[in-house]
Amino acid sequence: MNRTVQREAILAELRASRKHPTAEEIYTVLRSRMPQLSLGTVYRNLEQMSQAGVIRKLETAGKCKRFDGDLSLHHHIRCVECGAVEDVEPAVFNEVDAALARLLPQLKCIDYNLELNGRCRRCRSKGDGGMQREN
Amino acid sequence: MNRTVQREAILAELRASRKHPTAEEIYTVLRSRMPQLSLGTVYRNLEQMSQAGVIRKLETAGKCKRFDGDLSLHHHIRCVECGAVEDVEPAVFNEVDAALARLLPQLKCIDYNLELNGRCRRCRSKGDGGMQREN
DNA sequence: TCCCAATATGATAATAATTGTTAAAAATAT
DNA sequence: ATATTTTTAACAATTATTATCATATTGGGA
Repeated sequence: MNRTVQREAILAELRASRKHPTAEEIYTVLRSRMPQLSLGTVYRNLEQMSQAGVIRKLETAGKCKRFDGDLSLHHHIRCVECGAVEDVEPAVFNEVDAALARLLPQLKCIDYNLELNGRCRRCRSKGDGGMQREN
Repeated sequence: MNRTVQREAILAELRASRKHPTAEEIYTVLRSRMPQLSLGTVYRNLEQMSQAGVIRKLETAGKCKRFDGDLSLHHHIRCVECGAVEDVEPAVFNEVDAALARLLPQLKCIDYNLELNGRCRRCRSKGDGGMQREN
């Protein structure tokens, strides 16, 4: 994998963002600076870098794939309404992670991926509360 | 079967409800936050998911079919090498699921999704034994 | 430094999957 | 039977992603 300005820019942008951007989002941001950048290049590089383990591809629902430049163990919560993906405070999952850590070798697994579905603060506050159940 | 927002929303709604809702009922609830959702999409996805064994179609009397999302809540392992997906004995996850169940309300979540990554028996036996991840 | 093979890019076409809409069909009720 | 409700089918439009390919860029050796 050679060093190219496009690849470096894509990686930098991904790391600078906290919002787990899609290829399209990265493309849009970079384009203002690199007008001749091609969307295909963004897709190609995100794929390559996630193959190489430099970044992480999130297995999130929704039409678009999302990427994460933070490789440390942490989990995500995805808003079922607006599709935004946020990190969850890792400490919350201490218990879960411990249990899973015990399971991994037994199941011959390398790693795992946990995604929670809910409604983000923004959508909850502005919304009608349609998802909450009372019964 | 890709993960689409509609499909996930339908599944989440089904799981959040304890009343074995009909397609129409799910449609009505979801519509408040997804106004452009189509009833055909709800039918289509309920059918697909029950075919895939993700949910269950109930054989009850009455004019409308009812669906149950309480099925298993099982997790699976995906082989990073060949892409095959296997189910894992649900009991294995008792501890993990219990911990997550406690977390869900606290995090205002409705559902979660756990995917383990490893190499399946076949790939392990024929492979080099190395544990590279290839995503 | 210049040259060259390997690799990457940009532009565009091709692919694949799903959706919303609408109409048809099946099932149920009147 | 007819009318009404529930379900499926057909289909065009949309869209994210991948593939193609001619050109350009990269890194390494002479």
